[in-house]
Amino acid sequence: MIRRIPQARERGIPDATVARLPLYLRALNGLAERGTATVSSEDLALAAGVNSAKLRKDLSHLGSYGTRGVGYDVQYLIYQISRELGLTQDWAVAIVGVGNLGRALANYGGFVSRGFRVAGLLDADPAVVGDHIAGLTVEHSDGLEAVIRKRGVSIVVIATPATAAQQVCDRVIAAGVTSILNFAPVVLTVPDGVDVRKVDLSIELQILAFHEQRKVSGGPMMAEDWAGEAG
Amino acid sequence: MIRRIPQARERGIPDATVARLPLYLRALNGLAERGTATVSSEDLALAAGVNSAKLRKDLSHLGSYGTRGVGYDVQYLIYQISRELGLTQDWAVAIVGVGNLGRALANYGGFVSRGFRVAGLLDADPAVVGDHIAGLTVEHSDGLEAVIRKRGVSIVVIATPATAAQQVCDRVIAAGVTSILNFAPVVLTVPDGVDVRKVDLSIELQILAFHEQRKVSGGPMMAEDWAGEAG
DNA sequence: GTGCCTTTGTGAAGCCATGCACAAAGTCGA
DNA sequence: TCGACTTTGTGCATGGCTTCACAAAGGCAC
Repeated sequence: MIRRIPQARERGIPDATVARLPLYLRALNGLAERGTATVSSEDLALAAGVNSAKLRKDLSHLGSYGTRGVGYDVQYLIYQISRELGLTQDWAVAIVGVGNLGRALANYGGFVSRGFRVAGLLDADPAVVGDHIAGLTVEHSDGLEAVIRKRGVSIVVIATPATAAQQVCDRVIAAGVTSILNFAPVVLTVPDGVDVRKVDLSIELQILAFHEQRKVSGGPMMAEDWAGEAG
Repeated sequence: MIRRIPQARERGIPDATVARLPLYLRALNGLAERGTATVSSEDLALAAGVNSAKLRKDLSHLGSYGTRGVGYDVQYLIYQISRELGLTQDWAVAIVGVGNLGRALANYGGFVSRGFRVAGLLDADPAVVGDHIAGLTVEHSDGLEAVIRKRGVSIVVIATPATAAQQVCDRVIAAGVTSILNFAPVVLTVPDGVDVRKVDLSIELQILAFHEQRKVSGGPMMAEDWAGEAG
């Protein structure tokens, strides 16, 4: 019901590969800034923090953009990955929910530099409406549908409280949006064809806590102390 | 070099399962708030947005906590998952970098409610030091090591600009921290035994853009237009 | 031109995760 | 106490992802 993305494999690019392309892109941009003209899969893999064989296989899904014996042309590869990810076009993004997180996102430079343009900031709280953030004026979320339609918004970021998220989600889908990035800690229910990705800050922290617990407590003597407690 | 977490499988809990446990926990808390006493794997899976067979297999890695013919006791399962994730203890977290994102994280309720306590806010910018956020006073990052040691910080959140992240990372590791949550858009290099998880807001957006592009542009006539361009 | 050297692109193998389908196990009503 | 019903826990098969290892391919020196 969520995360049904069979489109990714239509031309044979695995989801796992797509998820890493932004990583490569970032590493390549870093190399380009330092004036590097070409890079080997080994070096690029190191910069991106992945295995070099995996990198080569990932890139091979896009085409044969490398030169044997030399490596990859940095600028050319940047262009190819950008185009594959659809970053050569301009995406209008609306952010719904202008709390702390929404503000952080509106000011986040990583969006603008990657072809994303914040085209609207919306909130249901009258106390927030009218605020000026990152060059935009916060509008009331009553006008959500109008903003989406008039400004060609195709991606919506939900940064509302959990209770409001599903309602906002339903409205933006009704307005024609099919790509949603959800920061609210709820499972959104969406129809087929709508793509939802979620970021939950506390989940990552909980995963860290799991591993941290394993480290400090050694390992044994932990699986047994539940016995006889309630079961 | 990054993400080497073999500990997860030491007692046989797959990483994929660990990553979903917080999801189940959240769904269970929702059920508990509504007064539900027991829940079947089918219903819980629905609430968590996963397949019910997967849910059962995941839970089976923790033990046999269900009752056949009935389901799972909500409160008991909450306790077991919490304990498995290490959330029954109190984790002191320090947030380094108090920009927009750092502020958002400091105010994020999802941390406190899950056994995480923000024990320190640090920033290198004198203009920010002294600010009061979420009941804490921002301290200068010169005192990073002291804060970590004195307050028993075991998890550090890096929300600094990309350029400062690796330096902060090195310092907290030197101070004994082995769990890091990184929001800066860089690949952190860490020694073995240190666990880094990263959240990159723009990566998720780029993945969305990829799928969105596929939807609108149809599909054909996109793989060929690079030919003869530079290769 | 020729041969060596570097690096890509990919076949193949192994591993992990997913999901089906069902036996085992426990509840509940009579 | 018994039988029918519900739901868990899991063996198994399938598919995708990762990694190794190497042949193919191209540059570069001479």
